[in-house]
Amino acid sequence: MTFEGPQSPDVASVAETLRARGMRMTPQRERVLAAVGSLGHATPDAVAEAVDRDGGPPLSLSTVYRNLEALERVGAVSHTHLEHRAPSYHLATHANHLHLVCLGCGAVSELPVRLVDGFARAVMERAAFVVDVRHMAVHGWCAACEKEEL
Amino acid sequence: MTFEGPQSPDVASVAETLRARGMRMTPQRERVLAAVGSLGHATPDAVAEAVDRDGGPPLSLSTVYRNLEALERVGAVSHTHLEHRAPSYHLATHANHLHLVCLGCGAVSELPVRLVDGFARAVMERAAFVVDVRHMAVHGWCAACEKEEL
DNA sequence: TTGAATGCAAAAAATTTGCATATTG
DNA sequence: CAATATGCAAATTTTTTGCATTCAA
Repeated sequence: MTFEGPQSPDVASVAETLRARGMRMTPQRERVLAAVGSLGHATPDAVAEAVDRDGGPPLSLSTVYRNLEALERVGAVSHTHLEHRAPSYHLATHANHLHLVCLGCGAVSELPVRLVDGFARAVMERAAFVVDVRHMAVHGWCAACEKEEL
Repeated sequence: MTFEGPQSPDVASVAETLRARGMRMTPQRERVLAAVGSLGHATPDAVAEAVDRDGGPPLSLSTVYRNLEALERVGAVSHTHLEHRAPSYHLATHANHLHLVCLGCGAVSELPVRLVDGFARAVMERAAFVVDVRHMAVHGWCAACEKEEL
């Protein structure tokens, strides 16, 4: 249940990383980044909606898609699959959390990543596979929904 | 790397479960079920393709979607998110495996679920949340791709 | 200045839905 | 027979692309 609300991205350092790769920081890109930060984790269209509500001029949907991709490419954001189809993006700096998604009510809660350390180590030893925890979504049932399922 | 190839679904028992719920077993449904079994895990359109290659008459795409949903509703199959967008279905009986998806080459390998037991227990204690292991996909990097990434 | 990014509109994909008809139990 | 499933075609929804134009560095 530990949902650590919105977070602000470190715009300056992301901008720097972008430039280091020959890419640029633009107002649109910054707004997308800020939206991802304030939403915590969100699908492309949720990001688009949030951006539309941030006061600035409307942003082309394709720009949202392209920016999420660009930001992920430079490691500023990453995604997981909290929902059935669309990917959910979150700030890379917000990734020290493990996402728990209830299949009953859809609620998303978070837990400290250290809970997977042991598991990640086992996978490493057993399969020489490095788990990307940022990308990990754990589905299941929260106490309330579990009870209803009976 | 333990990929336990295709599996055959227990048609009779699935049929029975369907009937118990007022649903029916149809040739189409059986073909979809068989395709999921032989593919191991597959997206709706991969299932559709497989069904088209099984010798029988072509199957309407909407029937594939509706059947995957129906089969999941009765617990015969379940899905995870191995790919970026589309869900991947697998037989429920094939779910004692944990899916490892390499973000580099896309390869999907499997591991015995018992590797997550400890983690699942920790989540249960810590968050009163029951992890649905069948639904768990672990993304990361296989040894080969990890090396290339440097 | 110049290549990256944007906006828009059009194209593709991926799903879903309505409805008449066929089938299962 | 009655109710569930199917097939098709049309409608949605979601994501991607092409291209002329704008803008960051």
